[in-house]
Amino acid sequence: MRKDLITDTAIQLVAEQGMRGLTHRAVDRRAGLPEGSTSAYFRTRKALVEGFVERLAAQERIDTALDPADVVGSIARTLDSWLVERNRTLARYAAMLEATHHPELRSILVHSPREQATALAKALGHENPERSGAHFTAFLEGLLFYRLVGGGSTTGPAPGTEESVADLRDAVEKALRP
Amino acid sequence: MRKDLITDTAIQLVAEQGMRGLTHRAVDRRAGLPEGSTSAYFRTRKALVEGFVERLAAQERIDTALDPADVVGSIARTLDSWLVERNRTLARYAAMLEATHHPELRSILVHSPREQATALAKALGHENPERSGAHFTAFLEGLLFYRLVGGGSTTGPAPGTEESVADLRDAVEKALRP
DNA sequence: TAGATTCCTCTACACCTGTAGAGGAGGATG
DNA sequence: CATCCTCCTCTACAGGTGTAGAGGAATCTA
Repeated sequence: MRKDLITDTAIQLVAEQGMRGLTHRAVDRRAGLPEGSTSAYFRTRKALVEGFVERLAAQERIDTALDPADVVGSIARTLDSWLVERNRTLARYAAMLEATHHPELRSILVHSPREQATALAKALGHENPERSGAHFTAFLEGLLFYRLVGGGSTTGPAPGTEESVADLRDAVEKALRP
Repeated sequence: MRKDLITDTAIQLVAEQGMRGLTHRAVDRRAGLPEGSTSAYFRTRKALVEGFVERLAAQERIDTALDPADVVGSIARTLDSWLVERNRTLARYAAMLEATHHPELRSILVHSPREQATALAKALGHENPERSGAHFTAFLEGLLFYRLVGGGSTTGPAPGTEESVADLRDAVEKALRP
């Protein structure tokens, strides 16, 4: 479907050049479409941004399974897969920053496994599951950000390797201790 | 100094409208300067971006003291102050994302208290201070991001309040446990 | 005081961007 | 077959943007 090609290309562009690189014509060129195509599907830039954010959310909704037998391991692997899907995750950060001044985007981006985290904290016997869940979520968010764009992007183990998963597993395990 | 006025205004603009809002003329207008001023000081856009990132780094270099009698507390207070300085911190995130595709910026943005964190982990008797330090840094980064632009921006306690500092203190304390 | 230097303002211009609408190709429907 | 509708391409245009240079005002130097 042409619309998906356009939004996928938009995600790519945003990841590589930031929001500033996202223009109707840039998408056309990058996707090899005739000039005007993107503008026909998304008449305004706002629509284009919302379109690409929606696509992002749809793509992420897929991987949310969690193996109860190895909670720590499956979280670590999920995180690592997000590091591997570098562009998608970078685009998501750009979108979140954008949501700061365009609140409509926030509703699309929810994605937050907050309740999951709270439930997890409760199951593990934390005394204040609400708070522990929030902190845990924050920690995951931070781990991701740190490894992808922060200091860890130059020093950490390469995403997709066993070493990377082990490092993440270690961190997650520690964060889940009551 | 005119240059500082320009870069400060640039920081403000980036925080409020994202990188896309940062143009020579927008800075002129916002700062009440005659058209062309910003362009005279920073001939290219690249120069303007580097200028504002440098200013950002200079402003942050100030607050790095750390009271050894109350490590947790001073970290928590520092974090909270970054939440209060919302615009500056938002601009920093925008800059970090930008550094992803403009490596020159990374060297300006170092700021990383990584060594500090490692030393701290060592002092607290963590078995692998390198790794613990990195995780701790990641955790702080995440706490900040989560509270400022992530899920916690809508649900967390208001920055600048005692409640906010207490929440952060709790999180930091937990993160520092061996 | 005369000249040099620095700092600033103004203006120009090629190019990019957002947005809109006219119209064509081709399939579906009657 | 004629008609309609959908999907697509092309073109237009009013701004905005990056970048450069000419020239003036103010300050410094001798």
